[in-house]
Amino acid sequence: MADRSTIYQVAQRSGVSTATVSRVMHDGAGFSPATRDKVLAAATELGWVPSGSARGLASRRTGIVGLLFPDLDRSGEAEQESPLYVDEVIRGAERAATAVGDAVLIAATHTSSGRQLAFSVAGKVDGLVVMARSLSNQDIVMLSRSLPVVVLANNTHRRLDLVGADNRGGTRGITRHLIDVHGYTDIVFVAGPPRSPDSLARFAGFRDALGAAGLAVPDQPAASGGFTEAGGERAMRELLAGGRRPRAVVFGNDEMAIGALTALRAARVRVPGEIAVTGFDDIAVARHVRPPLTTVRQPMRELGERSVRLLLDRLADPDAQRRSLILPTALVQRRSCGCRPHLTENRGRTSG
Amino acid sequence: MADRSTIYQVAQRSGVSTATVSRVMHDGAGFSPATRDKVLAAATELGWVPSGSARGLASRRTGIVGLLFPDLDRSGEAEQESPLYVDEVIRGAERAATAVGDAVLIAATHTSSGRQLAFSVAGKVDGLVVMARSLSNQDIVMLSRSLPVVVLANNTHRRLDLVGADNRGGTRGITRHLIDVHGYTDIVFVAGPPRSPDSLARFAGFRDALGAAGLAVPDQPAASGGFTEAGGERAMRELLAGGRRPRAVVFGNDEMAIGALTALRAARVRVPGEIAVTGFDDIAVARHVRPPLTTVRQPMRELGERSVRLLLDRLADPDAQRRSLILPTALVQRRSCGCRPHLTENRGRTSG
DNA sequence: GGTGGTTACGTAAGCGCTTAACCAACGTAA
DNA sequence: TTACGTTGGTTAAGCGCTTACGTAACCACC
Repeated sequence: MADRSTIYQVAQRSGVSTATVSRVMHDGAGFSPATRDKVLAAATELGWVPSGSARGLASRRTGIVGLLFPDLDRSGEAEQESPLYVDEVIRGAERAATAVGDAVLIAATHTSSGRQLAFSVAGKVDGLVVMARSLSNQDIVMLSRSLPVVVLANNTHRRLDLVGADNRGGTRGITRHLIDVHGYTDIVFVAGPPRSPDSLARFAGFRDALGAAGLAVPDQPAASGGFTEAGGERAMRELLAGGRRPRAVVFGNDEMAIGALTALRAARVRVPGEIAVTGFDDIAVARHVRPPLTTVRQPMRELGERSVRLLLDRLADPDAQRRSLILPTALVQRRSCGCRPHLTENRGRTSG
Repeated sequence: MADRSTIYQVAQRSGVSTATVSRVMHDGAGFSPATRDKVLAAATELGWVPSGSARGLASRRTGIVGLLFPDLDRSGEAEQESPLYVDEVIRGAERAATAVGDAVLIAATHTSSGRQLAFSVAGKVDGLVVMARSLSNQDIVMLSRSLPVVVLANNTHRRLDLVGADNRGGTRGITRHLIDVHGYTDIVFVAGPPRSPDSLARFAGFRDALGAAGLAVPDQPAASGGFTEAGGERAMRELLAGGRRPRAVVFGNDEMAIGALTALRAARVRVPGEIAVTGFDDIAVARHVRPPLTTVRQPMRELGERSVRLLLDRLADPDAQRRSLILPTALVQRRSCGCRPHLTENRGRTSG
């Protein structure tokens, strides 16, 4: 691996100045076709890979957008963001960035060094998408002093661009489904991580539905856990151990609901016969578990895409008005709620 | 959002030179505690985020490793890398990079602009991990002229650092299991994308096992498709339509096998009673499908981790000898092959 | 009181690009 | 003829850091 060659070498080899090389590389105007060919030839012969650092320094634009999310490593502690959710967001972000020729820098703010990492990342990018709970609100504000920041799934900022899903409406809808369609009245909610804005909004939607139906509205979730299978399994066991068996359980997300199915199977409780179960997200596994999981589809990939697009818009026009984007969700009826869809239904068809 | 502040402002505000500021930021030596405090105070007051571009240009190190993978967007065409596999690799890479304070730049080389994107990314990073089929071998070699490249799951390079899983051994093992433990003799292989090195190696392992058992060794896979559910479903339908029903089908990966389960259910063929099915990868869904999928666990996350670590080693010592790392796989016995594990077995226990 | 070593800085030269400003040569119109 | 665009370039000044090198101040030791 030889040293990287530079624009000077390319310029020399093609007999023009570096300015001309630069123009050719940017498809600008102001050079003849012959010159263009010479430059391109020299560049490929030398295997020139223009330095992003130099380019970024000179042009004040790195062509990189950063994505910060909470600990995507699921080994270890329990209180984590659902990895599957994060993966989809990353994919969406990557897609939107690539569409305009940018790349995505990802960093999980695990461990205590997360803050430091975040600042390091901030220096390397044109703008940042920050997922909920990957950084303190204070740090987010601090960073937003020096570069554009879009906040994902965290509605606690009044001055920053925001993207999120309609958690409240989605959970309200699925809860209403349990009440109106199936006639359940004894329904409880199992929350995710305590400070997750997503989880809080979903609980609010749950309360909305109960209230609207004239049922008793609880102050607190019946149980809670990390947004993980293990968390859901444990919460479900606690619920069962608590004696009082609800007729239906609305979980904060799919992974928890899937963990709960494991606990229920172990306890030989039939789903949905004795207890109905629902999730949130519609991750890939949801339609494969037994019974297939009724859930709320959240456009995870689109969340990633929209965040990046919002960021790019902001970059293009720093003075534009702040925007707040709430994406709609969709009820996905499968069997865990008591519905009996067609045989093909577990292949991912939606309704509602 | 004000303009970013610079090292000059920090230097001025704290009454020292930029050299001293730089030293303080790097935890170097050569300054008094009092100076250190002054600098740090000035930096936080200004909300200074050091420019990664300037840093990279001056120090010739960006603190970024790039990860190139094939089209991670699954909408659209059929011939794609399994997204779940990619996600795990990304996660592993992110983890290894973060451990040393680096960040990961990801880019999918979808569409025709992939080449250009790859070169753009190459300019922004210290080194590159290139997954199989994300870039032509020629381009890989070209890039490796100007920066360190580790190749992931593509054993066709003789001069580059390599990381891969033991595809051949893994498939040999699972095929032998079908023969030795279950006594099947009529077994076929369904391949993934035609030019996937992974798929080719797996077919080779399949042939190994048949040969070793004295069975007829096929020249070609019985069918093939993208590494996707849709691909597997279609391939299975073709197989069934073909009239001759094998007793067992070894699929190139889990997603294909899962797609096949759908096709088999639709055709009312019992698994494993009439046809046994196996996969490769052990993705999260594998243990949730019915019947739970017997498969070969591939340490996907570790592949990502190891690739990045190899890259970092190479960065630290450019003249070190080239290394080639083949990670072991493990047979995961579940029910789709005909095994009758304990009730808990579908929670992910392994053996073999 | 000179010599040498250490500590704690400052000075300034780049790193490899972009881009504003300038310019020569060549029509082309008045 | 002169004036004036246009085309196709060049020159050179940064962009915001790092770091080799220089140096002042201080101490230690014969």
